[in-house]
Amino acid sequence: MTTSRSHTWQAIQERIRSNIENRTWCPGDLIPGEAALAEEFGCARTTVNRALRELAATGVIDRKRKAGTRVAIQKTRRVTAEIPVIREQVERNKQTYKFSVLENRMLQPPLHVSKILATNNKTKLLHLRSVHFADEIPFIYEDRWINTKTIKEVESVDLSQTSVNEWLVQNVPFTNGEFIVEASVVNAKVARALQLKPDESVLGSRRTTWLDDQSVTTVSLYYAPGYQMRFEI
Amino acid sequence: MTTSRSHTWQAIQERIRSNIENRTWCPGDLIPGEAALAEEFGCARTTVNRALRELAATGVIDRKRKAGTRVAIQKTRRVTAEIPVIREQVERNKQTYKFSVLENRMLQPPLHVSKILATNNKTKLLHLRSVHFADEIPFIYEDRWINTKTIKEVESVDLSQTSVNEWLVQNVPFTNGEFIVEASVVNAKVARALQLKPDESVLGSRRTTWLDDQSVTTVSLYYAPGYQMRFEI
DNA sequence: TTTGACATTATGTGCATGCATATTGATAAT
DNA sequence: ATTATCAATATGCATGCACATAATGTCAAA
Repeated sequence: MTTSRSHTWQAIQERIRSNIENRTWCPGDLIPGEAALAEEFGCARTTVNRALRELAATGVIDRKRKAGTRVAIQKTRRVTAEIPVIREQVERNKQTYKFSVLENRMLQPPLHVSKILATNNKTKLLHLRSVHFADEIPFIYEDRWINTKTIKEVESVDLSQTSVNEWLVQNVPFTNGEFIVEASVVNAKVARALQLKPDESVLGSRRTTWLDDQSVTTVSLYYAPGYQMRFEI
Repeated sequence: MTTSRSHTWQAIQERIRSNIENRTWCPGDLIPGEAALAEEFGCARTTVNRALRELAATGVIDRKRKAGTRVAIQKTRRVTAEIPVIREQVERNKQTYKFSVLENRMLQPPLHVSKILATNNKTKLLHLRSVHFADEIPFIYEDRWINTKTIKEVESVDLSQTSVNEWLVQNVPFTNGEFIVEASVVNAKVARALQLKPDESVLGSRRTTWLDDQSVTTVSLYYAPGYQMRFEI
């Protein structure tokens, strides 16, 4: 029984999308109004609205009240990726995961860190450095600062047992953040931990997260050579 | 007139979201059903549904028919970024943009390229290499292969005038793609173009796009040292 | 104990309707 | 010619209702 009636909002969306993909409606074109489409497809305006709304959300079309709906002129492309918990990333690869903590203490942060986290630079923060291994091979070097003003509970967690990464992911909500990727020249500590030549450069990322207007944590990761970060378009 | 009645779907969504953020409902918890929430908030079930549906779409909650709605246990975090047209990226920075084409011809591709684009490796493809400048400083090196089987029109475009990048963005739709970021050791050609020492490593990306099951283009970009790629969380 | 049929239930969707709101373009006032 | 005003219009939203669909637990049969 191929139930799927032909006027579900998905079906309507598909018909609209194909009108765009086969260039019946070209980028920049004004497409018919909701009421007209509803009549053409033999469904309610609500249904057309749902289809169009979701297309607008994914950037296929642009909508403006009164002005109507236009096929989007795609200037930019949105890419997305899931940042996995490192342990799961390794285990999905059927490798054994291990991590070791190199440092775990309250420390007065360097100026650039207190600036990133918008804290007073005399306030001590929790500093954690650790190395993640895949099959005993150092894989990612992690350098993290946690704003203990925002996250008070973290001081009572045994971070030699649980990875902070995982503890934070499962326990600390955040509202927004940024993620920066660059090629980083590694310093001596990182080079030693990842068994690299000094001054070699690797893929590095810095992720900073916020809970409303309070900073939560900033973490720099340095990935061993060969690491690829993958996004979907 | 602050019209905004308190039972728009956005308002409902906000109330639900804050119940999650302030830990009234914790990760993994089952939250009340749509009907119950509708009664609690004094609105229609449809409105609650809309609010919950959009929260589910952004990954804040997980929904399953009959099973109910749970606060998501965030295993992964989604990051997104807009990939801009290079020229606009430079001009937004109030720098002057220039690009020069180093190569532009039909060529039999190396094996790894024909593999990526899923073409016969004896089929010639359009190969383009160019350098993008910001204020006369080389900024990005671009190495692109275009599947002329999929994109026939490209052969009639004057690519010394328009950047392929822009031409493709504005003229060729695609349905999906991947975007890979890594630290790349540059070869001699790239090093010379970006005025780097040979064997230096920089941020590199490879983007491959598809129109249904036909490959469109694959482009490798090498960014001059210091370049940061930024994502929102 | 296991299996399978079935009622139950929570979410998912379509529709008609009425109203809200933003924007435009025309018209009138300056 | 310029500006203010206003009606027309396309999208946006809230609601009540009915029915669809998926998953679950129950209960009976094997």
